[in-house]
Amino acid sequence: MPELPEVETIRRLVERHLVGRALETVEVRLPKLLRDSPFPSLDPLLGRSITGARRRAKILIVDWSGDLSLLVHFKLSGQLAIEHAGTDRVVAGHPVPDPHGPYPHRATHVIFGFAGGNTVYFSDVRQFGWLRLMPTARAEEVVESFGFGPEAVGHDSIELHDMAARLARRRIAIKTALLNQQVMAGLGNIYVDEALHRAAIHPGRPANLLRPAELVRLHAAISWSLERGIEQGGAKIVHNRAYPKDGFPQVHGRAGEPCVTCSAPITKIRVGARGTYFCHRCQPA
DNA sequence: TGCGTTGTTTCACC
DNA sequence: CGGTGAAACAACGC
Repeated sequence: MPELPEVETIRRLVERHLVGRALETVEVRLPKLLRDSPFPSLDPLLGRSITGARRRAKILIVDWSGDLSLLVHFKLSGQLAIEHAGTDRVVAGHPVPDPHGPYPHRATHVIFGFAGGNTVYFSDVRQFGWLRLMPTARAEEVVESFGFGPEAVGHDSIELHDMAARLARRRIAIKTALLNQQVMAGLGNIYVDEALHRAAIHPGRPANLLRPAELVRLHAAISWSLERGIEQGGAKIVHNRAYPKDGFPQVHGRAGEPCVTCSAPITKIRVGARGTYFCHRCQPA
């Protein structure tokens, strides 16, 4: 579930709470999460400090002293919790395990202990996420090798004409095109639905057939939905239902609930084998 | 208990 | 080579 806004929220937490902290202990309870990691263990981080946290697409890049970088992908259900002195806790990413419940949880797979009393818990119910440790120079190459398109939001995000050009050569459903990280980077199933609803575009429309006015609306709607998500610290979807009951996300996870624009009930369909929510009145085929 | 779940990769094919 | 569409995969909850 973590898409760009959730990963960006985690990045900001790492930046705010952990930069300059030295790592004293690390426990990897589920080593398979390090699959494909150039360094097969996180022990090389012991004694080193976090120098910064970056993000590219949905990948978190944590930079450490000694020119090491830890790449983290949260996939469907990754979550990071940062606790200070066993009391104050900030949590971002997937809403399970319960941010207010006890840690470590049985889905907690990595525990970092920092000087100064910070404990960090990486949890992942589905275990689809991964961590990869490598020299920073190699991290740049690895991130590059993913071939991500421009960022979907932010100061250097994709420009309208670039987005239009990239969509013009795809005949697939606009939703499917926007989920492709090589077209643009950061959108996932939740924010795509939000952006298309905001732009009043049916998710199944062929990407190359959008009219200029629709492209303008879509470009603005993508930034809007991702910014709303970041503002809110991420989206909360539990058992296919959106929370809070009235709020953002406005369509994803709200089958049967009234459209915020026209009050017609939100419909759930499948587009490219993905659960897709939209308003049949605001987003005509 | 088999299906749904999502981000991503892989594959055959045009 | 690049776009397409389908299938596969990760593992768990319901």
